[in-house]
Amino acid sequence: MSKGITSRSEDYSQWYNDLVIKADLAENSAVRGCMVIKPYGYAIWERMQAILDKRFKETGHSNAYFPLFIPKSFFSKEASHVEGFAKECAVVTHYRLKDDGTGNIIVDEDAKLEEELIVRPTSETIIWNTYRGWIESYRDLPILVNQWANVVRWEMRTRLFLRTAEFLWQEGHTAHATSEEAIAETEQMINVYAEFAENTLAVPVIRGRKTESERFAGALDTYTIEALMQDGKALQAGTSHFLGQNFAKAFDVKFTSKEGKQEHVWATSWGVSTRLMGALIMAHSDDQGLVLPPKLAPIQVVIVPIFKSEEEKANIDAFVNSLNAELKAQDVSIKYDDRDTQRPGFKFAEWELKGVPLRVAIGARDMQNGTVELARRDTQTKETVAQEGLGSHIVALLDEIQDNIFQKALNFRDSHITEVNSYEEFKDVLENKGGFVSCHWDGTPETEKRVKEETKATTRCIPLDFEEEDGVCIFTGKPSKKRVLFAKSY
RNA sequence: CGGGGUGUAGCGUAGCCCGGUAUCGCGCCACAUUUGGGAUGUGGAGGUCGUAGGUUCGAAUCCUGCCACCCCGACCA
Repeated sequence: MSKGITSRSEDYSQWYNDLVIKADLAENSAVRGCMVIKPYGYAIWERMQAILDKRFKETGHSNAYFPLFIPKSFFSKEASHVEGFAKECAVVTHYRLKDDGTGNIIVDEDAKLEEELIVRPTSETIIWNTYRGWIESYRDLPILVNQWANVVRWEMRTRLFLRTAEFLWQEGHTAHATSEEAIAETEQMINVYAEFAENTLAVPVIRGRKTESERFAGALDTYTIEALMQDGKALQAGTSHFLGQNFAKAFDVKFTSKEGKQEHVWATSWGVSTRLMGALIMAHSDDQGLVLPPKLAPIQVVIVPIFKSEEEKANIDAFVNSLNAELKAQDVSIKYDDRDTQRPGFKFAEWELKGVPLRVAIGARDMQNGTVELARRDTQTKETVAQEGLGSHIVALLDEIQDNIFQKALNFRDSHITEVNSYEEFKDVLENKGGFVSCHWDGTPETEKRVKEETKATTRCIPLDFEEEDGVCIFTGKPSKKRVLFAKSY
């Protein structure tokens, strides 16, 4: 059994890998750096998809799908973009295999592609190439499209959920007539992400803007939500980019304005990925396994019967059926674990490992007393409550659990944002406490680079809610107008 | 891609230095007894040691290549 993060913070990754495997969420596949997401893990991703997708639709977006393969030449069109991705792409060069005569399957050299295809690391290029044909007039704008897809980035170093070679995500790509509108879209979507992270995942996040050196390749401005994991490292959980007219210019996407002028379109892109599952796991899990917030949990309530005879079982079944009906009517998802192949204690431990928020145990004794045993995953506490009114009690309790999980993570996060005014303090906090460090910085990439080399910490963001204040850069002593957050990150 | 480490049954491991076809635990199967926190007993099945070569009478063990994973670095959602 894994020991948990508090006792093994230095060995966090191993613990994390143990946990996700033991909680049956995912495993490494036979393909380098890729993962198999197992059914229970995928169910969690599906919940994320469903909730996010609903928000995208509510904010006026539609889903579409673009090709997996992107002609290599598309990458030559936006210089800074290719610079950011060229190093880590999978490239398709041939389209046929053949038998070499001895039973070995080899690549048929005669089937070489004239132009290589890139497996998308992100879809800006192929989408903007397509948008050129969709946009002629201001009447065609805005285009508000999202894509659910997989992408591939040939990372040198991979990590389950956090940085796999292939990952699942959604990428929104919008086109607008004005800069203002595009910026508003960028901000709207980072807020959608932040609300999702906090309200659904119960992971508190800091909304902010990336510094120039941390920006997305090809973006003019990158908004981010930054979460804090229990080991004191920060995790970028979602980004929303204002792309200006860079892609419109690169792919020649123009429209005729109301005034009859030809203008380049303004763009945004935004995305979250299966990395969110990593954030979820690392933000809430404890030594007993996963802790899922009720709003996200594929199974919110598990019911475990405890019985010796068939009569007792039938008795419990009848009660569970009525409880089931009551809870389903209130959109509570329930699992009645009446397997007779496992004992109750085993089931308790297993569902705890999987993070099910609430467990109801009912035995013959309960049936006599008109009670059940309720166990909360988040606090690990148990109480015996009356069967009467159980449905509404559970609904209320699920809300309470959701709040509690968030509050716990928020307290941890807030107690790990440390304001410092000297480089000595800065290093001390990073080394001994972890978390975010708020300090003045002269705004130059050179200083960021130096700090990273010396401390491994990078700027995570300039929080949107930070006020301007006069100060001096703690590294160079140059004047600064605003604080920024540094942290070690994944 | 550079440095370090690992790869033995579904999982976790011993054996490797000092070559002689593999240890233990969990899990799995059968039966019995059990069932309010990961049951117990008895019996049983399952591996040829990541992979391809080499050395040797003989390789899990020694040597080389390759692959994968983990850690550190560079890179990144």
